[in-house]
Amino acid sequence: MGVFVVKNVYDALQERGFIEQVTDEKVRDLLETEEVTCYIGFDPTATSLHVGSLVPIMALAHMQRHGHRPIALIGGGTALIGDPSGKTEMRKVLTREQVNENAQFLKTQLSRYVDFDKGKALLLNNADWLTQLNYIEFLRDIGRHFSVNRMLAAESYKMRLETGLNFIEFNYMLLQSYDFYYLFKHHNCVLQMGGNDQWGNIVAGIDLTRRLEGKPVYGVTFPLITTSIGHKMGKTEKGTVWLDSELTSPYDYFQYWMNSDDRDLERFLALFTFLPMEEIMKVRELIDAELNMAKAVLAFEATKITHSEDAAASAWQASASAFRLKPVDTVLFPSSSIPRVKTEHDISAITSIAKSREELERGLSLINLLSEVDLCTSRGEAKRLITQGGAYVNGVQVRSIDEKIGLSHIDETGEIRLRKGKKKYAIVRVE
RNA sequence: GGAGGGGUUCCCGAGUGGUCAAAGGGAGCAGACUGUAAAUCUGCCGGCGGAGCCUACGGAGGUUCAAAUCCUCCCCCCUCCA
Repeated sequence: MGVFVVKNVYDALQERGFIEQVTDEKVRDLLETEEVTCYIGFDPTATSLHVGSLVPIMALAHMQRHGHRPIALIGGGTALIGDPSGKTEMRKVLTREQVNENAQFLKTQLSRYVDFDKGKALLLNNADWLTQLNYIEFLRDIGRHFSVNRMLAAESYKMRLETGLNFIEFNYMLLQSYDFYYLFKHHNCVLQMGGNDQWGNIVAGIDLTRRLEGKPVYGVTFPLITTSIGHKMGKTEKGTVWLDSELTSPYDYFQYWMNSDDRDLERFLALFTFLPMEEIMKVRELIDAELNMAKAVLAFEATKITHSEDAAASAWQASASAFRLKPVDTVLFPSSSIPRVKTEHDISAITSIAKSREELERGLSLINLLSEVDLCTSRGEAKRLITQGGAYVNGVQVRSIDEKIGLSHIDETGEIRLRKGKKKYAIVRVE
């Protein structure tokens, strides 16, 4: 991780595709000449962040690597309101307890990407100041600076103006603006970043700070990343791809990136790894199956950052074994620490389930096993899968609904490999 | 507060007493083709010992042999009026 970097962060971020809009071009100079404190807010709406939050997280990491001081702001206070920006419906309101609990989880999670040691970065929770506000004072001091006319014209409210927006949500912008002002005042934070849907909120915060303090602060937004096919990032059949290894295993996380669309490869490598751009740009020259090597690098590096080098390595080994992947050529991505050799047969990172000898002796229904290992969500789905020819045991297609799995299925490695379709595996171990 | 419109399966969206587990589209899954990609074509797409049950059309009751469809009350959303 200790890569030596000299480039201006702004250029680095721009080159890697992080920048969508900037409020003022002066930001670049500022980042060139000063050590800047910047912030990004994260909503504690769940116990874990997911792939969709990776762009802002990586942006903070880049800022820190370039010598600036990032603030990760947990929206413990604002989460009690719900940001309507760019959304179609109101979000369910969380209780204070839930928000606090989630905030705790996010703290530890963010520490994986940003070093909060010795004030090199700050982790704050806006509940600390927002919940202390006095309504009347807030209206007099802060509310007066907001023009409802202008707010109504904001692009971020447009959708909600069609379907309905209630007052609590309409206030969100004021609170986020106040956050920026507060962070400027107390931590000299002069730059707020966020997804492009945050543009309106960021600009409002800049205005507020200027009115209140007469000082300029700035904003940068990131593009909202979708896959080439137009989907939001981080959704699979199993649901959300979480950053927490308890919720999404490192192997599944690896596979998520491994299955990226060809057209997303270069963009994703730039956004979600720290590999140098010179190496990343070389993927353009790759064709056909060669691209899978680059996908392995993307998957490996992304898994390494979110989980660990070890977790990434064993995910790679498992994937390489299961799919008979060739190791990544040494001339490709020399900066990547992806293993360049394949170990014999290591699929330990794949989801597995243990069964006793006795159970196997009696024979287990394949249908039950498939749903038990989460390859199928119900027995009905398992039946369908088998009927349609998508179920395999040790690589052999099984056509019978009544198939029983027993001791005879155990292979030389002492395991039984279940497979759904072409690329989803689960292992049954004997204990 | 008044008038009108609306809440349907993951999403959008038909359906206005039985033939509705609910049209159509999207998403998703599987098969073929491939490179663990995309595109395309085909099939599937509530649950359950699988045929017979169960759970589903905002919520609670009611009418009926039978309701997503009719009645009553309630909740929520939208539009216009105040």
